[in-house]
Amino acid sequence: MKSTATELHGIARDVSHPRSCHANPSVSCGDCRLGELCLPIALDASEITHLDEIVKRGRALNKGDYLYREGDEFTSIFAIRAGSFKTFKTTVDGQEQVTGLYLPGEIVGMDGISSNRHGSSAVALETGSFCEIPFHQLEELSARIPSLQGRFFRLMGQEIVKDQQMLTLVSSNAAEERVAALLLSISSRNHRRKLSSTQFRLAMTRADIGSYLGVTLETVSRVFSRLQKHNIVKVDNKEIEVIDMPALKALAKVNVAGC
Amino acid sequence: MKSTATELHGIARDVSHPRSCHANPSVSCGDCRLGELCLPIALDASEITHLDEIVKRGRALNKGDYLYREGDEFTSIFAIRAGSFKTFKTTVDGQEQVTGLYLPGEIVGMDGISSNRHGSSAVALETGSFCEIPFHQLEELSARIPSLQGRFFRLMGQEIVKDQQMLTLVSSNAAEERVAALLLSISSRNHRRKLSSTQFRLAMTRADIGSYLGVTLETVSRVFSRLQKHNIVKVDNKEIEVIDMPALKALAKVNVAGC
DNA sequence: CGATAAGTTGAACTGGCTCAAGTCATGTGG
DNA sequence: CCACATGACTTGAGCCAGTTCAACTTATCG
Repeated sequence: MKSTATELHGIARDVSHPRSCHANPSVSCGDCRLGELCLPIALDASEITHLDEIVKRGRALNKGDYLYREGDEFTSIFAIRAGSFKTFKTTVDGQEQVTGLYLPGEIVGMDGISSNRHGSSAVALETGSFCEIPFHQLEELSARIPSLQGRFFRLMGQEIVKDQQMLTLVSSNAAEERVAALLLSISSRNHRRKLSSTQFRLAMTRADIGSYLGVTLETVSRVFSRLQKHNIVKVDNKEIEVIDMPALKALAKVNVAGC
Repeated sequence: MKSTATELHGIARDVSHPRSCHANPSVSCGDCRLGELCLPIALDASEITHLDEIVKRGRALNKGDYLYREGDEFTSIFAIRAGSFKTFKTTVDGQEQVTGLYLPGEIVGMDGISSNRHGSSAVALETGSFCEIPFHQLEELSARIPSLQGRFFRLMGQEIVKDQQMLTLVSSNAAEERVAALLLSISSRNHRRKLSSTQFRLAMTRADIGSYLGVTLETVSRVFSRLQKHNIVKVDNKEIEVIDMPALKALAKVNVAGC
């Protein structure tokens, strides 16, 4: 099995069908343990082989490295394999406006599909890796594999739902609720990928979080302090630990269920 | 030509190839004058015929009629033929949160694709009509007609871009900028469908606008009054007339280009 | 025509912003 | 490997855009 050769710190959870670490650049879609979150869901083995043939496994990225920049020609979408990424636009007055946070197994870059240009930039928030999927080839393959077409329609639909939830959050809730909802969102997304839903590292800066949530960085900081004082979360710089999940959910009000 | 029989107030702009009024329920996709905005773009005549076969032309709707309700099973997407529609979610505390405004030629209901349930409700803001496109059949047809698949990918991508623009607007701009951006958005969308870009009726109530933009209805009202006082727009209840387009664009700051 | 919903305007209040002054973390060069 | 510089974060104080509450006018529709 080729994937074991360059394996760094993979966890072979099942010897009969080893699934390698998401940081391993040579792992194929069929063996990637993010498969059940990523594009391959609902595909059978032979279909995954076809998908595998068009996926380009990208090199490792460092904090600050770009996946693409606003205005770049759109050619591919990207599946996050490891690390986290933010997307942002630069406003007319030169400010960064954060538009998304992407975790392993999620797909970035769909904002370029309609216009053939990326509408935002995507940058690594920490060391990470990704798979590049040339969109044109994905379209061709989708036309031949109905379940892949369906999967991609659903993936785009999910992005729409996620954006609308974010819009609802930002246009109707107070600062505390927004922060609580963000933490819950990350918590449930981590849960889906079998990571801790109560302890995680939020790689965004306070300024990023503020921009994303439509508040200032000072307000983010104050909210974190307040949540900590009330024993709802423990905040140590970027390390977050949720202490009182029910209280956090009550604060957020919204249902941040799946996504 | 069947479409002339029940024509109500259609404008036959070209006798050799009459394109009927969008309010006419019996018009086929090939003859609909919204064709160049709607799903059929990029399809040839025979492909449009196939599309036509799955499209169900809905009855006329009155103000307040629902296209679908939040939580309903998702089976179709809807193309707006005439009138305008809003989408909204009901929050835990029973408030309506407006998530979208849809004009003729635009597609509503894509938020149900990922989960098979509509994530919001869609309601007519005035008398209108629509085409219903069963999603399952659209998927099947898309797998057979690559250009339709491509068109639908792009349409969904557009919805993603639109939602992200809205998010950016609401999370970073002042009340005045948000209202200005909304007016510009409607203006440019009207322009695309060959309607006046300076005079139009905004069918939403002040409360709807406020909810959509994340401000109170009083603030919306005050902003309208202020814009009127500065001779940027003329506001007569729901009738809006843009007097000073450059000033409005300067106020909005953002580029609301196509959408 | 009268009832009810929609819209306007005013006045007081407040959550989050701005500005400011500091502490703490991170990483680079000597 | 430490020192120091730079960026990230925290906390405080005052201020203001937008909210809330309220009273009123104007539309809409059975």
